[in-house]
Amino acid sequence: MVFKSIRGTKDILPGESDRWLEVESTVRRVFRRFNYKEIRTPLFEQTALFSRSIGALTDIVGKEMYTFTDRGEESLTLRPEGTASVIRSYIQNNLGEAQPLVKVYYLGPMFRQERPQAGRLRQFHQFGAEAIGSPRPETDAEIIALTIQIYRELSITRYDLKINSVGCERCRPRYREVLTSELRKIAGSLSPDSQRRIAENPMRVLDSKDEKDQSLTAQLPLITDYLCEECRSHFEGLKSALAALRIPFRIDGRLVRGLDYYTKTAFELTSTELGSQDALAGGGRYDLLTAELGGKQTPAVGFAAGIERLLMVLEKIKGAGDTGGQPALYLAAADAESREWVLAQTMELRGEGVWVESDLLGRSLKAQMRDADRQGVRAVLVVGQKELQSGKGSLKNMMNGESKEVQLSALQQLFAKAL
RNA sequence: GUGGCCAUAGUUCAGUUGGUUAGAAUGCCAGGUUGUGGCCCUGGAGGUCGUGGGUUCAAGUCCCACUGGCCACCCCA
Repeated sequence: MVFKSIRGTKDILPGESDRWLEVESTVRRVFRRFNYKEIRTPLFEQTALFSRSIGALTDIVGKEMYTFTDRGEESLTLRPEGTASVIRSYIQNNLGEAQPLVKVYYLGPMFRQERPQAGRLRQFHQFGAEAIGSPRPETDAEIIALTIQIYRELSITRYDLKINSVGCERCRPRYREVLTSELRKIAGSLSPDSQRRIAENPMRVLDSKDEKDQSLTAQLPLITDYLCEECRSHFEGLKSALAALRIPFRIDGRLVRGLDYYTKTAFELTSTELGSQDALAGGGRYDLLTAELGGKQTPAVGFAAGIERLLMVLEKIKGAGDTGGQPALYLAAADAESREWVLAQTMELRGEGVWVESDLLGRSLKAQMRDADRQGVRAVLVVGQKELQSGKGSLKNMMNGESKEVQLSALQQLFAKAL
C-alpha cells in the first residue's frame, strides 16, 4: 500500500520551498510597510460562521466546504477563506475598542472541495488583508494599492485591474429586481448555466463566459446605473483616489464577487499569463458583515490573493528553479582518519554562523567534490592527515578552479562574513 | 458536479497489425590506479507498464470499472 496525498493537495517539495519563502517574505515586508499586522486565526471554525458570512446559497458554502462533526457533536468547517475568521476574531476580542481602524493581514492554507485544475487546489494558500473601521473610499484605494504593490515587488506587472460597485442594501435590491425581470424575458435563449443563475445570483449572468449570453445581455442595465447617492459618491471617490495614486484600472459593471457579503467596492486582479483560472486576487468592501456576525456595524474593506497562482505566474516569467542560494564552504575529508575532524569543524563553523556542508555518506573524495559541485558550493577545503599536521590546506574556489593556501584555524574568519 | 484528453524507470518519453528476458535520454551510484568537481569513457542499480476485472494460446498494446492527472465548463484566489 503506497500512501498518496489527498486529491487536490500538494507537497511543497524541498526544491520549491525557497520560492515560497521568497514570496512570503516579500508579502510580509509590504504588509509591514503599509502598517498591517498579522493575525493568525484557527484553521477551523464553527460551520455557521461561514454560512452566515459567505452566504448560505453560495457554491462555497453549498457544496465546497470541508465540514465535519467533532466528538462533541459540533459542526466544524475547515476555513474556505480568511475574512470570516478575521471578523469573528475582531468582534470576539473587541479589537475595534482599542483603535478606530484595525489593519490586519493573514497568510495560510484555505480549503475548498472543488474539482482540481491548474491553479485550483483543494488545499490552497492565500494571503489577504482587512482594514476594519473606515467607510472612506481612500481605504478601498489603499487596499487596492497594497495588493498591487505586492505584485509589483515580485516583478509581476502584466495584469488587469477591474473595479465595480455592487451597491448596498438600499440600492442593490432595486437593481436586482429590474435585472431579474429583464433576464426572465430572455431566459429561454440563455445557456442552462445562466438560467440557473437568474434565481441564484442574477448579476452573475452578466459575466457569463458564454458568447451568446454575452450578446443577449449586452444591452441590459448595469448596477452602476442604479447606485444610490451614497454608493455613487463612494465609487467616484474611489476612482479619483486611484487616479491620484496613478493606478490604472478598468470599470467593469459586470464584475461580481462570489461571496455575498460584499457591498459597494468590488475589485479583481487577473493575470494575462494564466489559463482559465486567472484571478490572482480579489476583494472589496463589506460594510454589513460585522453586524451580520453579531458585532457592532463596522465598515471594512479587504482582499485575498492566491499564492499558487502567483507562483505559476512567477514560474512563467522567471522560470522554475531554486532561489535559496548555496553553502559557502564544503569540507571534504581526504581519508578516513580525517572524517571526525571534518565533522567537528563543520559543526563548529555552523555554530559561528557559517553555511557549511560536509559528507555524511562516507563517500570518496571524488564523490565529495562532485557533491560540492552539484550543490553549487562556492569553495571546498580538502582536509587529510597532511593538512591536520601542517595546520594548512588549500582552499579551492569552485567557480574558477583556483586554489589558495589557508590556515585551518582561519576558516571562521574567512567565512564568518559570508552569512 | 459536467464534458474531453491522458496514465510505461526518480524525470521526460519510445514501445510498430496483441507475440520471447519492456527500451532510450536524462538523473542517480561506482570506476577510468596512488588525495580534487564540471567534459568525456565504461559499468551498475532502478519498472508488480496507475489499480482491479475481462477478451485471448498470448495483453504495456484490445474492452470495462475504479483511482489519479491535465484541460475546459462550473466556481473562485
